[in-house]
Amino acid sequence: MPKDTFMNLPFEKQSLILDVAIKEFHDKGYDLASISSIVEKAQIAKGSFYQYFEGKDDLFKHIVVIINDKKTQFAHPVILTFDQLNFFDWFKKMLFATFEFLKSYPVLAKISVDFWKHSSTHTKERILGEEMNRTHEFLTVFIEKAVQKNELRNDISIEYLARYISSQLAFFNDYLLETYDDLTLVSEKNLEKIITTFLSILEHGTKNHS
Amino acid sequence: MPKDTFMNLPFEKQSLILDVAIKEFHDKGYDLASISSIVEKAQIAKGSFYQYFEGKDDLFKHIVVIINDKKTQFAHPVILTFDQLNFFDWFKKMLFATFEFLKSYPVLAKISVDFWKHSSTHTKERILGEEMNRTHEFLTVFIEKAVQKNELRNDISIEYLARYISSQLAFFNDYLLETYDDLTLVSEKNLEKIITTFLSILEHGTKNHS
Amino acid sequence: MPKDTFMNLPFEKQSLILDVAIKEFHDKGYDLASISSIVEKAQIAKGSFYQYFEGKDDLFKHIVVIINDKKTQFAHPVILTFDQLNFFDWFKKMLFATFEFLKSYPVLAKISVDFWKHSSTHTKERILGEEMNRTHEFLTVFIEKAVQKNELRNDISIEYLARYISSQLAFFNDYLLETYDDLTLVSEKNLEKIITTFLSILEHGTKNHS
Amino acid sequence: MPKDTFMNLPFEKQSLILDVAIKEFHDKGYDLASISSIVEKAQIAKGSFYQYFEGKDDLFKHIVVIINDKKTQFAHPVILTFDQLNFFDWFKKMLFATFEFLKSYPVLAKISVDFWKHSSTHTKERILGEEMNRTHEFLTVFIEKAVQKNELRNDISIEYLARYISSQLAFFNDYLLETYDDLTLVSEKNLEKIITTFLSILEHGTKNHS
DNA sequence: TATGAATGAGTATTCATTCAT
DNA sequence: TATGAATGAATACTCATTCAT
Repeated sequence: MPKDTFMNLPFEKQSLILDVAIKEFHDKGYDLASISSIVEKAQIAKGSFYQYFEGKDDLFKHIVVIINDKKTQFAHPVILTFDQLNFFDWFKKMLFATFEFLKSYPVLAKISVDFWKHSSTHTKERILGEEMNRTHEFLTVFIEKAVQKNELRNDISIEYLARYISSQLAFFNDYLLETYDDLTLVSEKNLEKIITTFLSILEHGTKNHS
Repeated sequence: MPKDTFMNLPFEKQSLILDVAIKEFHDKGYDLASISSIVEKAQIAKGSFYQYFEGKDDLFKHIVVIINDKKTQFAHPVILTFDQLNFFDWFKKMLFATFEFLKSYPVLAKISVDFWKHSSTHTKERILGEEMNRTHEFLTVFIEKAVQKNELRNDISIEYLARYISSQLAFFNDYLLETYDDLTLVSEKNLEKIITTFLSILEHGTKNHS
Repeated sequence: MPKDTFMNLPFEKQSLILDVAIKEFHDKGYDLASISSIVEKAQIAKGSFYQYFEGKDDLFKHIVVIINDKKTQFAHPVILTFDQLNFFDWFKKMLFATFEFLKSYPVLAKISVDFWKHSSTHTKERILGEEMNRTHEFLTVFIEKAVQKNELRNDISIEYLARYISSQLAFFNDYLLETYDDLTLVSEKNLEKIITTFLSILEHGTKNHS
Repeated sequence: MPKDTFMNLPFEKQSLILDVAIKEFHDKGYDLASISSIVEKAQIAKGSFYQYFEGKDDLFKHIVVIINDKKTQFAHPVILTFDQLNFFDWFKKMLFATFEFLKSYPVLAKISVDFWKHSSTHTKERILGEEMNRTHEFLTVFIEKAVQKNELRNDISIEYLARYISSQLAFFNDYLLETYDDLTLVSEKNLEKIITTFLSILEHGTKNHS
């Protein structure tokens, strides 16, 4: 939650500051990212920074919120279709949406992934607060429904299923980010193939065969 | 690769220094771990430290090597049985071995997991160098054999399979470390159940059904 | 000496600003009191503050003037009775008036006492200017008269006597402020006893015995 | 309690650092004294300073200890004579000793007085710890004895007497420091006169007349 | 080889004040 | 007159590393 002073800034200045900050967090990770470096690159006075944000935590939190907003933009339309589709068809659409997000905001994706992976639970809670377990909780809800519809195995606890599928989603992220330097170069066909392979394993592993 | 001066130290002094360093990396993570803090706790002179190791990177790298050695101790006997077993039976034994490692060296495990998760690819490469992809490469060999024996699906590239199974192994690590504060308290029966569930998904997802 | 812009402000706004400032100086002392904190709490713009006052010094000086005004309110009626009373009887009334001031404005009293005690002579002079030695000068006049009336020892220089009695007044302040958290709880009887003791020492020490 | 690193420094370097620090605290008071300024003037690296002392508090505390040591040097021989003398004769010797201390270390005296006067009780306790109430407690002991010997009034509580006499001692300090720029210029005769006057008031005010 | 003092750039954050609107 | 964004020097303190002994 940046201060009003930041929100009142001309859009371009906000953008510049955020871009610089995002690059900093991306390059160095949360702990090593430096406010001094950010203000220098953004050409603003140190004092100004502290009139925009409460401090490092506040800035980072704001960026996390932005990331979540972007993600939501891609995921939201797909989420709405859940009731009309089989779980795995729906999940496939989620993967395409995820890909689109990664392609559009690879840097944001990396920040998110890095922070998520590293950082003590303590740090995460301090900075993210309730923002924390969103993805996981949201997935749990849908998985629960899918189990009830007999689309997912019911011999495994929902909690475990949710963790597994979350981890798979993270794997999907990682795989794409590490395999391709520039996701815009991934052809439609190639993407289709990757997703099919991914889903094939997931489906065999988790669908209800009874 | 510590310098000779370190290797020539009496075993107990080496041990002390490494124990202190391991605790530091465990508690604070790579970035925040402090050499000053380590030398103070280990009761050695700052200058001495730099006569033992090139610096922070070097020390950490050495610890990673130690971790890998410990892991290997547990994994080695199992690896030897590969030819006598079905891939999934063999993998099950690997999971038990992994569990034993985690139970015996939870602190080392956490360091490894944390560093692996966090840290830019760039940092990882700088510090780990060739130590980096060991697990992955080693798994690849066995997966390849299993595919040849028609125990694993052959409609998916070996490389992809290896990545998937690596990620699953990491998930297994995580799951155990995050779910249980003290792995010595996990009953034989409970462990069996966790591993069975885990394997069930993996097997359904990846075995050759033809 | 605040600027006209401040004096033209509606009374309530002036009050609010001064109350906040007084609290700040009371809580943190002169050096650590922060303008930023004051303007924030008083809900005025930073720029406005500098249109009301020259700066921190100016604001503090103004508060000192206010404090002196309050003190005078209590002391003035007593001062007028000087000619009708013996010096020590008169001084006793001054002590009661002092007590009433402390009881009514403990916060103002603390600011005054703290600043007076701390702060280099240099700082005091810079900030208080001529406001500085008022109490002392005013006491000197009355002491001089008392010496002429043979009520105070004449074997000690008037200047020294004035300093001594000033210091005793400060001691009286201190004693009350440090001994009691809330002066409104001091009973009439108790107060009488304190003042009597205090005066007894003073009188024995300074009255003309000849 | 400076660290060993400081104590191991050559005497002249220790002296230089302390002199600079003492001057800084003298000129600006505790709150405004700046470590940056000290290290710059003493020509040492910032990092070095923190290898000598824990921080600002630690440095200041050390200086307070030094001050107390110096004071004790002057007071100690006099204290020993207490049993052989009348209270007021003994106190007179204490005043002479006090004067010698002020003359020899006027800067140290000012630091002590300033800190003592200013600073919240909270700050004092944090920094001084048990060093705090020494003077006061020590005086109380002697006053108690003097009351038992019927040399001081017994119609006033010992606690109050101790506070009063403490404050008188502080007044004596102040008077000398503010009246004379250079105490080495005060003649023997003049000093005798000042002390006599001071004692005359004190004695009349507090001695047992019965 | 062992030591530990020296280094100075680095950190996040706060400050009183100015000035364009 | 009122505003509040901009400023940059200031603060205490930590860091990994070097180097003379």
